[in-house]
Amino acid sequence: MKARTSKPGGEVGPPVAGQRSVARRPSKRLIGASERRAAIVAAGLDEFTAKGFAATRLDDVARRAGVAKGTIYLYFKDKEALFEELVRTALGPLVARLANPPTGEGSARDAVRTRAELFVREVIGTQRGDLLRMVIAEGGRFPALADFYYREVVSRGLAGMRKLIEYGIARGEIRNPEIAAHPQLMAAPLVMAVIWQGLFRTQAPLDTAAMLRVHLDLIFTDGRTA
Amino acid sequence: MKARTSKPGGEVGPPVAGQRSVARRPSKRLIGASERRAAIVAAGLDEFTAKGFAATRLDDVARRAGVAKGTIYLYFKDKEALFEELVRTALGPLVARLANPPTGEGSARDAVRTRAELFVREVIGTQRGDLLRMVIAEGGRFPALADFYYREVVSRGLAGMRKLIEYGIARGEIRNPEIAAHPQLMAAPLVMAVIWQGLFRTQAPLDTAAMLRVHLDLIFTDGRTA
Amino acid sequence: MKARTSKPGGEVGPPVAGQRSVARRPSKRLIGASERRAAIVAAGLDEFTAKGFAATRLDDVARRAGVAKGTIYLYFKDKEALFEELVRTALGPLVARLANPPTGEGSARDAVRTRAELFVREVIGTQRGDLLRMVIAEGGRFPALADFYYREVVSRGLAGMRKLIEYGIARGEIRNPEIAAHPQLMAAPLVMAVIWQGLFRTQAPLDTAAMLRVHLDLIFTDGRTA
Amino acid sequence: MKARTSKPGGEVGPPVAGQRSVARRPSKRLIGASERRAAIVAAGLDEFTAKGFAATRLDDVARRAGVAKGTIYLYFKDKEALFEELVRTALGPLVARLANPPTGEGSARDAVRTRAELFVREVIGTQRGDLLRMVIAEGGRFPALADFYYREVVSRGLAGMRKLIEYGIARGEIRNPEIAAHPQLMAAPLVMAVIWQGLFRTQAPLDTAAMLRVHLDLIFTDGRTA
DNA sequence: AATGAATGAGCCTTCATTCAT
DNA sequence: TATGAATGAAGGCTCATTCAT
Repeated sequence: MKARTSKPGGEVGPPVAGQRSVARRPSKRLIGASERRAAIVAAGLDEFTAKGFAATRLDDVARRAGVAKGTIYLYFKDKEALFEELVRTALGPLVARLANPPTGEGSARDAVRTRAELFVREVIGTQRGDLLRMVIAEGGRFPALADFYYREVVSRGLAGMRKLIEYGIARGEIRNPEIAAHPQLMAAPLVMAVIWQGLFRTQAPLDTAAMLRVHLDLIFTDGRTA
Repeated sequence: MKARTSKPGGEVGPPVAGQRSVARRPSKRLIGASERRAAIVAAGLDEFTAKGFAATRLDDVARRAGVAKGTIYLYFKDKEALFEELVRTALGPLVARLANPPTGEGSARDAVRTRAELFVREVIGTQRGDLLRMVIAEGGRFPALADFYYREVVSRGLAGMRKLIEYGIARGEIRNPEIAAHPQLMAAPLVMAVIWQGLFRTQAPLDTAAMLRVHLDLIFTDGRTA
Repeated sequence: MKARTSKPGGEVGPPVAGQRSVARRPSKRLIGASERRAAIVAAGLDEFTAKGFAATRLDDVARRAGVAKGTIYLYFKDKEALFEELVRTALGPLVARLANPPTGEGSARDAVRTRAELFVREVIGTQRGDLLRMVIAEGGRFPALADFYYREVVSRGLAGMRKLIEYGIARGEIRNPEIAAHPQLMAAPLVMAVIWQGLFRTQAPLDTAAMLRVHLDLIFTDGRTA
Repeated sequence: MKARTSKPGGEVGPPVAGQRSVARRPSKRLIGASERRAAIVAAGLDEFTAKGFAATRLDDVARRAGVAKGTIYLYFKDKEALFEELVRTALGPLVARLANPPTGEGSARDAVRTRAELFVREVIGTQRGDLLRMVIAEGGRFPALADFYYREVVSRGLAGMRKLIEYGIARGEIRNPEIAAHPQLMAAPLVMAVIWQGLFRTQAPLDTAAMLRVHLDLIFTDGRTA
């Protein structure tokens, strides 16, 4: 068992590649402070998801971001602050979209399916998925992070889900109304898929779409629209 | 975000009590090599689940196991080997029980329910749950571990689950036979529960039992037996 | 042993007040280069005496002086140059007063006593005392500073002292004329007092005035005038 | 002003030179734990007195002691603990000798002179003198150190001095009994000499012996014995 | 002249691993 | 087999100094 260290991927954030040319001052003031900050966050996302929190060296983050090590500390108090920011940045906007109020027209099933597909597209198998897996594991040791994550991501996501379920119940689409008390059941296959693809993609790739269709069939009375 | 470091719990593994007594040589040759090895694994389980892979110090593992630091290297090649062994030891036997062939008498729902309850009892909220969360996160970085985990734990667990589903289909208990192609759907709420209790227990404890009942109601036609 | 970092005092140097106001540009061109330089020196005095040479951060000096960090380098080659200048500025003028030629009228004892009292007032327990202690310790590692200090401060101070002693011998006030060869003996209790108050003020405050009276009594034949 | 960094001297502690030979395991267990500890303290004394507290690198201490950097941490909690220990070790035994009860026979002047000569021989111009100068300067920033130093060194030394003075008064040797209230006056020229030789040795060496003779003449009525 | 963002060398401390005993 | 002292590489963070603006 030898630890794998890097990974080609990197869907989130600007490429930032090309830094580290021989000329000592390649860009410097060509980019503003916020771009620089974004480059650090993007590099951090790459490194943290590839190596985990403890094994990530800020040296590598700096190199990947094309800045000096000390520069990181101009923008973030320490390694943990960078990690937190990164979770916020990478997952926050997505959750906002997932927690969108139900559109009001169309079926609840379609609304759920649309959101699930967004999740599949934007999270499963991407760095965001890796990050989510990181939070799952490290969260227990960083109560502040778990707190933040619950407040900003989970509770909002679940609230949105519950709204959708109630909407579906009102429309008579939901087979068993008791699920309204357990919106986690609606999300569970998505979490399962994130984990599966992160760990067992190579051993046994998961047909996420098919699985989700069956999942929706279990919950909704009529899948004609899917 | 300050890292939390220890945790009182510890349901899994042999007691290992008595270590750390004042007398420096508490037992020595009173215990054989395999007991010694077991003590190290048990201590490793405590430490790894409490602090994570990187933050665990072999010094602490040794102290907790009541052996010298160097002794660990007599039994394990390195830190990673100990971690692998520990996953094997802590989760292997459990999987064997979960993957038991269906008993042949009684309903499939009961069989699933029984196994789920075993999982809830033995994993969720215990060190095994913490370990499972660790594997979820670190697995991506330890391909050998992910491999092993897939072979020894996941594929066997899923095979058992599939058997149960087919048994249920044969008995006409299953609402939607398509679930046979996605046994992950059966397990997803359990995974979700492990994660939830590990991370958000304090913010919003989950009524696992209630959730599982609804879950079974979604899948099985008749819950009268539950 | 935890390092103490700041200290309220600050008798020496221009006020430098008003800096650190909320408005980012408090004065700028309202003050000339020499005022700016003086502000830096004054801030340096505060910081160096409070934290020592190595522990002083130029960042803090700059902030306290109300200038940008880079500005310091417009006036001083580096940290050491600032420290040297500061010693020159803070102790030079005082020495000039201490080394004043004997007034010609009045007793030698009174002249010594007057100068000692000046020293007590202006040095002991003040920032100048802290600075003197710094020089005592760091001097060995900064030969140029020790040189300067010897030339500008010590040799001149001792020469003045010797003059006073000879004046006293001529007037028959001195008990033992051999002290003329060792003017350091005259100053030794003052040095002792600076050190004592700097280190042991809290444990056992020193009655400097009483000690000095006895000291003079040992050297001068008649203390009636004191 | 360029900082001088090393210094050939080194009166205290075993030489410890010669370590770092090409062979990877030159001695190791040839020396015991306490010798190793002593070597670290001795190396620390060299380095701290040569460079000051902050500028001393534990890397250099380790190299000079012939051990690995990490080894220092087996014996001392951190840099400060090493420094404290070093002060204790280097100055403690000396103080014990200086604070010896007066012998009971012979003149007080002789007793003082003997102790002063011991101080001159063992402190002035040696590493112990450098260390003393360090304490003088850093003490203000390390209250715990100043505390320790006052308790272990200064108060004991002064108490011994006071005893001697009272012994001298009883024998009628002391010119001015008021000095009993200010034993610091007795020690002041010694402190002065330590500082002088540490800083101005090269500019103007001090004839310490001559100065001390005059000092004693000022205090004692009869110097015939000196 | 003045700024302050950026740099990167440097250092204390930790800890997995080794090995003489 | 067991020990635990010793090792030394590694990494987070600081801060004097530089330089584009």
